[in-house]
Amino acid sequence: MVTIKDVAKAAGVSPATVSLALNNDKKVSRETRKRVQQVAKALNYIPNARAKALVKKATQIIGLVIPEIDNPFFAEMAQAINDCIKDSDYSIILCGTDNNPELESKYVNTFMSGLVDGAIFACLTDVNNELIMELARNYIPVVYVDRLNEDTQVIPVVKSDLKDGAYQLTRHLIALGHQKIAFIGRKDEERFAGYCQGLQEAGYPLAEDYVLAPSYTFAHGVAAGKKLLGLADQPTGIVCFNDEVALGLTQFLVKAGKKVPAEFSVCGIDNTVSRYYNPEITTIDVPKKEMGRPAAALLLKMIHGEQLQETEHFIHFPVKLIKRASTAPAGSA
Amino acid sequence: MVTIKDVAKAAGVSPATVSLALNNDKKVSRETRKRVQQVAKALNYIPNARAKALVKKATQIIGLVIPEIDNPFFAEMAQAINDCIKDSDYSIILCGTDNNPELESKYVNTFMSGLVDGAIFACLTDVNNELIMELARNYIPVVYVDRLNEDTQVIPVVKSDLKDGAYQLTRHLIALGHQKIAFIGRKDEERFAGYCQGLQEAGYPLAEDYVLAPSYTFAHGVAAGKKLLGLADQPTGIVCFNDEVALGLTQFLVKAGKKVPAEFSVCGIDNTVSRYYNPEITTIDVPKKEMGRPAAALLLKMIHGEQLQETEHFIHFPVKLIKRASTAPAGSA
DNA sequence: CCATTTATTTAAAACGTTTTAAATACAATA
DNA sequence: TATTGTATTTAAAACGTTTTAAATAAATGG
Repeated sequence: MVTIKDVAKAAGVSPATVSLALNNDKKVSRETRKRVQQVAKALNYIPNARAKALVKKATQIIGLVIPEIDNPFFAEMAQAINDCIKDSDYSIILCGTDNNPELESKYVNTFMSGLVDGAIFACLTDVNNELIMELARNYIPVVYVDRLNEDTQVIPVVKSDLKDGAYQLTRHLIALGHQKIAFIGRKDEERFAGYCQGLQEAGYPLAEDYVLAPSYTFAHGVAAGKKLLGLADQPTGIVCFNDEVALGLTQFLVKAGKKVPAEFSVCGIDNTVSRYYNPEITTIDVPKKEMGRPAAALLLKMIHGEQLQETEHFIHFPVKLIKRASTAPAGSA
Repeated sequence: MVTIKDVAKAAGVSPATVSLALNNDKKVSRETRKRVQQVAKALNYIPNARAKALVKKATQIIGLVIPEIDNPFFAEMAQAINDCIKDSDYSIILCGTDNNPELESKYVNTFMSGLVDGAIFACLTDVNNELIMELARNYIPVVYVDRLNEDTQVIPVVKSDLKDGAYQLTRHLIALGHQKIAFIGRKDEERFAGYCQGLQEAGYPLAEDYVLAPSYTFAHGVAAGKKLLGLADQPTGIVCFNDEVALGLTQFLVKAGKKVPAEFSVCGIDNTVSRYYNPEITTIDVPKKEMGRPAAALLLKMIHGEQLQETEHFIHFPVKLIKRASTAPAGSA
């Protein structure tokens, strides 16, 4: 391995001069700078990132923590963040937690050791919020994406209005004349709150039987479908946690001989794979790429020690209802 | 920031002892070990990863280079690799190249600086093969996934038989009576070779008009469909580069009033999103997770300096035809 | 031509660990 | 008691950079 000392010796200068020269510092004369650079290239010298990290107290790495890598929603967001980062000289450490809080906390601890210069946490539980708060307060800048946080001065938040999304879907189904509307998802999610609000405004009661969890995979959707068909009093409209669930559910219903949307109107959330199905599935578009960008930008800004604008501590994204073929007026069977 | 010296002072021992104690070295007495550990915990001491990396000449990070993060195929593979790695104390730096060889080479150079202890490169062009070979020879262990490499002694390869996949699909269509079969994909891909072999064995000619590129996104599939319908002599069977393309194509055809599979039989490759469509799309299953595991295992083995078995230098995975509803006998319209 | 400034170079410290080799303490043996 | 051996601790070097502060060289002004 060729080090800065080798270059120094070969160029007949001190290591300090080599360092300065390679960083194009004008303190070193034009000629020596050039010469050193040539020698370095000739020797195939590559500055050691580890040594640099130690002295600069920065690794040029940022951490990205997401629940599942193979989930179109997060994959798309990761891609967007990657796009923002790729022209800078930062790299991304990707941490998939599999929705496991312990694994998440393991990552947080790694981050505390100085492995990364900043981190983005996307929509997980809020189990480790305290720990992450400590990370943000004492170690490195942190940004949240679609994750709630009381103190946005310490951890800014980029957030889409998923509650409104579920609300819009519920209203949409109600407008179509559906009276019995189910929700597939957890109750501690804001999507559930939106669903409830929709029901409430229309004066519909919340039926326990109509709330099914857990729910974020295709398989969960299939399982929910099974339960649904087992009910004595079946719903005609269903709001799903996300597109994958909606797909699993729809495919199950269709295979079971049911008609979508004639007998069941199904909605997804997040606009990822919903357009892949036939009929295309009604959903809520969440601007993944548009959210990834400011998240990355904010984090870099913080890493560089710049002050955030007051408006940057909470960046809010509205969502949009996308009506497609999987929802139809009630009773069209 | 609390360093090892602070702990040493507080515990009344030397930094060396602290280091040994925290690494549970039996050279330091049971009592001091315990005491030091307590003091360290009390002071909230976290060993600095950057300093450690410098002296140990290892960062405990591995690089994973893939073309696109938001491509179900790679997302799934990344997830599998992540699963293998998560119990070790390694992290993954994810590099999405967007199929840009320059970006890829940028990552390779970063790797040469000692940022990672090893790297996995998944199916990209072979533009940078020389450079990566240098990386593998002089810097860190490297493993290829679905990427060809003449010297598997230096860079082991984990590979699925995609040529056979395309071949099987072509044979499948031929067996169904299709005589005019198109291919959507690039000619320099082995999938194309499989397609050609299939045609050839059946004595069918290769028609230039029937080969359409580029092709790896949903949009590409839509574009290909447009071109296809513009042909005077339209094919009845189509082999697509991957599932996303097949989906885009199918959806376009259906929207254009065509019947799938009655008028057009469509096949995907990689078994990702093909099952999401209705009709479910015939495809080739590629064992992504099964491939990710040995890739990760191999790399860790190499990083730890273990010798590979002769059979481990090239690990081959067969693929499987999955017949679904998007393919039917020719002339069933 | 000396005194000052300015430009250029460098020695040495620093970053925070691990590890080697030496020192010390302690116990056991003769 | 002296001797050898073993267990425990530590001083110091090492990892490969950057950076500070000092040294040197060159240039400017009087």
